[in-house]
Amino acid sequence: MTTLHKLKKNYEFKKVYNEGKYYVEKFVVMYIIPNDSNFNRVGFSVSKKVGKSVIRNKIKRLMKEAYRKFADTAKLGYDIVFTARAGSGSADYSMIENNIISILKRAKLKKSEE
RNA sequence: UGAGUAAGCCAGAUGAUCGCGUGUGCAGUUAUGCAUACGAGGAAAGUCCGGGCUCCAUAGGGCAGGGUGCCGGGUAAUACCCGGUGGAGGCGACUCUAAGGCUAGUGCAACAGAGAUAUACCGCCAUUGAGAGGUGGGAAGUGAGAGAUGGGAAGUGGGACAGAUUUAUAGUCUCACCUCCCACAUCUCACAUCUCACUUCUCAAUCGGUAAGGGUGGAAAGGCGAGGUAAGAGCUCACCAGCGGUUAGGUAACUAACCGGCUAUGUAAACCCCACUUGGAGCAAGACCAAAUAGAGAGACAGCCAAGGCUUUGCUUUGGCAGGAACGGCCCCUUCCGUCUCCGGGUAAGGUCGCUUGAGCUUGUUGGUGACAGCAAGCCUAGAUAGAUGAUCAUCCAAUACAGAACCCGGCUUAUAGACUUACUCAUGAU
Repeated sequence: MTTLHKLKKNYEFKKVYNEGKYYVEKFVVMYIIPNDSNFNRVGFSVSKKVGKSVIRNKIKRLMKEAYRKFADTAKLGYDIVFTARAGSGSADYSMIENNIISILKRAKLKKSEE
């Protein structure tokens, strides 16, 4: 089990947003950019359009849980930001998980795809 | 049993697997690993009040401005809470109440209405004038009628007288009665005229009276009844409301009784008055670490007075004035300071602290109607910083609402599925 490295600073987020590729699903958008390291750094962002603070916390936890389940099988060396889209407040865990899985497949981040 | 009132309580539970944050212990050079304990709310929300804490001066004075506003108490403090008073609502349990002062002054009061803080439109009344009618009196007139009285005439009867004379008749005078005529005081009736008084109606006038009635309005100088008055009116009186005073009760708000002059529109979440109260900014506060309350640098300017020093046409030090800053509406006070411009580091992209032991929680006890306070014992109960509580499965359950700590407390307000407890009220039924 690898430790989950997090994106923390505002400029790191901005760099990923401005310079990275992005993949869109119904509830989740993933921005991704390579970093020069042997581990992945992940950030999660939920805007106020999604809902009140309880809803935002819930969605962030669900996204984190879904990513965590597949972190072991992911390629390394990227900075990734997952953003919840407006309307995702009504989604449950299985919906979020399906979105994350499909995004990871499209981005060819899973080791098994190689 | 139903309907309600008030207060309080809970906010899915248990287990398994994977995962997160912090503290502690152990291991390790560090990164970290392992074990273990703890890990969102009744509102964590809104940020509406009040405080602690930090910096600005140890937070000072006055004015302005703001806040509060029945009384007493509680508290660190409050706009909160408790107890009471007045008012409003409810059959009741009980609930609501921004509830100081319009009898300090000023302002405002649309529309309607004659008039809005004093007004006379209608109405009522008085006076004056004009007109019409009625009643009564008076004056003179015309007509009719009655008629005291006076005069005259005739008739009847009585008496007296004189004369004639046979007697009688006749005569004269007088009295009574009756009839008629004339004059006329007077009275009655009718008619028309004039005049006076009273009264009714109409019209007009009065810088007239009135505020009972009408109408307008949220409000028209108390309500209602009786007396009173030209008509009316607190003009007088009884009762009621209101105001003021006295006495009694109460810490007080206020209540009760008595007395008094008689009457006062509403609005202060209008200005204002009164009483009390109030400095500002906020944990992105603030402190520390590394250049670290930023200043190493460049340029320009540096007022007046006094004293001193030196390298004495000058430079410099100290003090005062002036000026500036802290200071944020103004003035004062206090403290500090050569001034201005340019450049530049830093300015939510570093780290540590502040950061959770606190007006703390639980239990007991004492005081108090209560809010609360005192005492004793026990307990430590999130502290993150892209920001920790999630996922899956199983069982129970009728079902899970509103909702996520960010310096910390005390309140208020707002949101909230459902479940429960206690006390009380009303209605119905049974006993």
